[in-house]
Amino acid sequence: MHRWERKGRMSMQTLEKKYDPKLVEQKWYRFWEEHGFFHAQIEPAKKSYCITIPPPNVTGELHMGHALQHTIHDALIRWRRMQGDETLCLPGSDHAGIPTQMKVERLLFEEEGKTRFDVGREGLLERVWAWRRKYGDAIWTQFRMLGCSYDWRRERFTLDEGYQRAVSEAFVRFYEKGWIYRGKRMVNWCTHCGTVISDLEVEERELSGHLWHIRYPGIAGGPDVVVATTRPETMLGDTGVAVHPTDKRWRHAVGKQVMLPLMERPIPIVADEYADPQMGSGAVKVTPAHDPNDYEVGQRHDLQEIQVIGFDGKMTKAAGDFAGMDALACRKAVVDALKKLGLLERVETYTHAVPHHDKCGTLVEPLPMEQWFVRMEELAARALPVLERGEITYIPDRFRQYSIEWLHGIRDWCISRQIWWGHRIPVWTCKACGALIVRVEAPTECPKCGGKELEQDPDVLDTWFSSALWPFAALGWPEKTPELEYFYPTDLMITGRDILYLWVIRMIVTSLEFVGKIPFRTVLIHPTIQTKDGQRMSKTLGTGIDPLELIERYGTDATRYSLLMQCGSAQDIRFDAEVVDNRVQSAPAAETCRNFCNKIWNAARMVMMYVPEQGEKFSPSDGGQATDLVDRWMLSRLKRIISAVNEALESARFSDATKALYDFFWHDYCDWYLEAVKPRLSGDGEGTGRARQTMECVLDQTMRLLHPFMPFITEEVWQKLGVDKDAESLMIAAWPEAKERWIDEEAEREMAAVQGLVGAVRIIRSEMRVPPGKRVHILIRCASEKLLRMIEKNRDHIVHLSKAEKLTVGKDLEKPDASASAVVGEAEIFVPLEGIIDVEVERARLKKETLRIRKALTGLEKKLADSRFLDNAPTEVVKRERAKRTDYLTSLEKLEQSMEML
RNA sequence: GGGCGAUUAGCUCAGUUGGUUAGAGUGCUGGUUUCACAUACCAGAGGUCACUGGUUCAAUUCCAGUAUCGCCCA
Repeated sequence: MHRWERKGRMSMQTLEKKYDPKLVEQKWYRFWEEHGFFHAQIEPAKKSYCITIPPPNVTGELHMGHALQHTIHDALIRWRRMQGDETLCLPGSDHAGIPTQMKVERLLFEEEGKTRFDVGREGLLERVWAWRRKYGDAIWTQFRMLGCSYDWRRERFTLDEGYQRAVSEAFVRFYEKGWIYRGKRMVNWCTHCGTVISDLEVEERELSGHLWHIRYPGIAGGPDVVVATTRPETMLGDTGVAVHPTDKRWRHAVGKQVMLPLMERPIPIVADEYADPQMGSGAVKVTPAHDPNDYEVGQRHDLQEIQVIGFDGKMTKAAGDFAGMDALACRKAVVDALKKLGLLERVETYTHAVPHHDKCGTLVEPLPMEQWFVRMEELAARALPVLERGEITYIPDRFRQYSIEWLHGIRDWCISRQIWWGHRIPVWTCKACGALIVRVEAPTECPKCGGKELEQDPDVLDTWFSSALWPFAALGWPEKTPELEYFYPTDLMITGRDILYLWVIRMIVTSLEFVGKIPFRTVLIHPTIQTKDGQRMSKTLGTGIDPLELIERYGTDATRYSLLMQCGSAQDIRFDAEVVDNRVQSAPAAETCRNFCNKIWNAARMVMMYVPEQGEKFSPSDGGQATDLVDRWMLSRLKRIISAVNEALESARFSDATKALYDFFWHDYCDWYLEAVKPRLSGDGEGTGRARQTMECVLDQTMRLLHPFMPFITEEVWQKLGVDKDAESLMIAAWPEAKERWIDEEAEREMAAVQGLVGAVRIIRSEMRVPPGKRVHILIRCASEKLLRMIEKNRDHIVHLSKAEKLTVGKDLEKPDASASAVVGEAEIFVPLEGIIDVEVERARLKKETLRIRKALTGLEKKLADSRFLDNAPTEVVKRERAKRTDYLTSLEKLEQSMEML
């Protein structure tokens, strides 16, 4: 009977005044994991939702890009899970061949003074595995701190036994189709890493250098030729000079020879369209062994390839006197030598793009070599229509366009690497007969001659070759696993734009080939995080932020929320924080969200103070029965926020979702609703019960809505609230439903009017320096019966929210002496302030308001006097403008009256 | 050289089919220790919507060009 008599379940002592994330985060993460909430089952009756996360590499540490990317992953997966989908978010890592081997080799040298050749292949691999066992899991601990609800029981690694088999299988199938071949091509060689790399791992850097113009003397009466180069050392390997076939200046020179200086080698002048008549003399030196374009020219004219720079970056024997020199030192030597001979015509400063290895920053040397390649023509042809038809949704769509363009210009993919850490190429050569054997399982004898001496190709595959299989190989391919059956195609791939070509397209291509399906339905390209000034976030520059530092300082929830709040439609996020030497000095963005957490915490404290644990619970579907304006309004707002969050998440607009929730909770719920409801909370009447129930219901629903973004505080509050014991955890509780009938436009209109009136009184109080504790008399004069009834009905709310002692309402009220006034729509507000009012301040206030309206009115009148506006604008617009004019005029009239009466 | 993104308050950003007195957070100013919260509450100041043209009755919004910053491709 007296169900509200009991005080709330919480006394102020039991819930701390400030929210401390450290006390709850680890606790709940352990709880979730121990209860197996992250683990996906295969339940064909339910809709599946699957993400295979982009595998971070094993050398990785959490950076801001990861923090954003995985906050997004987790938010979406938690949202879908609460919606009732069977969700699988599968974590894993890739072996990152080159960087990992580099790291371990460096350690080996530092600790033992040895190179990889000293310890041998087996020795090195042992050390890499040991290193991985020691450090490889660091990033997972960090992901757990971030709150990621990933299915750790299904974690994969690209060098797992099963995954290795998938990679070999893919290689063999491609090979058998004739799409993998070994051939000599111009490739990118990294002299530091000692391996070839693919085009995509080459980063062009603009460097200022020089352009040297060199004279090659003619032979047998032929003309001298002046060529220009940015790399004079390569001239030692020149085997020709090219001119454009239509270039009149050189027409008679074609077929003649020049003498290559320093090497004293006669080389031919050939006609080739590659030469640009506009550039310099129109003649260009040809070094087939050291430049991709020259290589093509050389092929066309059957020019010799002379490699003068070796795989170690030093000049080869073919460089004659310069052999053994470092390439850069050689450049200087060659220039000096040419100068002495008087063959250096001139030198210009010149800015040009120079290829570097993106992993180690070393200059990349283009060299013709035997390597393994994947033929891309057929694969691209298959993927193109899929992209063009939009079978995979890209967010934003422009990345689909880029992918299409890239596929149109695609070149064969060099997949062999001269390192040891990775998937060894499954190709064996028979020593007896020389046959090539390409097998998933290591063969024991040659199928052709029965020879037992087989030698496996020493190279390993590009890491991206194995990563390209990720979505399906991680689910068990080539086995026909239930996981593959149930979860494939996956739903979403979230990644940064840096690996769009490197990885995303390759996954599509391989999936279409091996599974016959697209790998994922949607690709989401998230923004890149930059510093506050739009610079690259980089540890070496000292501009990096360690996300763990943010988590330590502000809590995981605040860190996640601040990332999402800044995650809008632009392609970059300038993360709002001051950073010096990689240390965060201040991070207003995260601080705002920490304050938000505290706000949530305190709102929850208030609710729990007033709402007993056992009591009649309010189902959100009861909303239709609410009678009090603020209850009706609150439920209507709740319905709108649910829809807004759903819509925003459907289209991956994270800042919209988080900002809307922030405003809703802070302003609608805390500032207005909880304030308005305070007077009703004590007592045991119907109104009290309704208020308590509504307050609790909205808190519960909001915790659900916020949970994908801030999992920890919402779980803590929700558990303490204990409203829905159907679920053991908020993370598997039901996602709020937005019932149409909760929308109550009348309540929203009325509430807006109440807020307007209260706001006007607050302005008066503030400007007139009325002490905040002082109650005032408020008079409202208005001609509209309807408005009068509305005010009368909500008298208590207005009195409470504007701190009035008395509210007088009427049609023909007289403005009291010494009162401040304001105009709000149809209503006039008077606040008698005998002894407080400063007439000059009040006059200035009214004057300012008058001027503001006059200004707006002037523009409006001009518009309404213009026949072109009246003729062309839609009638609704004209009507609206006319109505505005009337409003302005009445407001002005009222304001002027008030001023006169002062 | 080609393509793309950005340019709105001191700072970080919203602004959804052209019509608002251009918004939020943070910072700044004034007031408040009121029984959820000073990590709070109430109020205030602050903008030639990068620039130049064009389309339109009307442009922050559409079009073209310019400038600056960033990204991608060659």
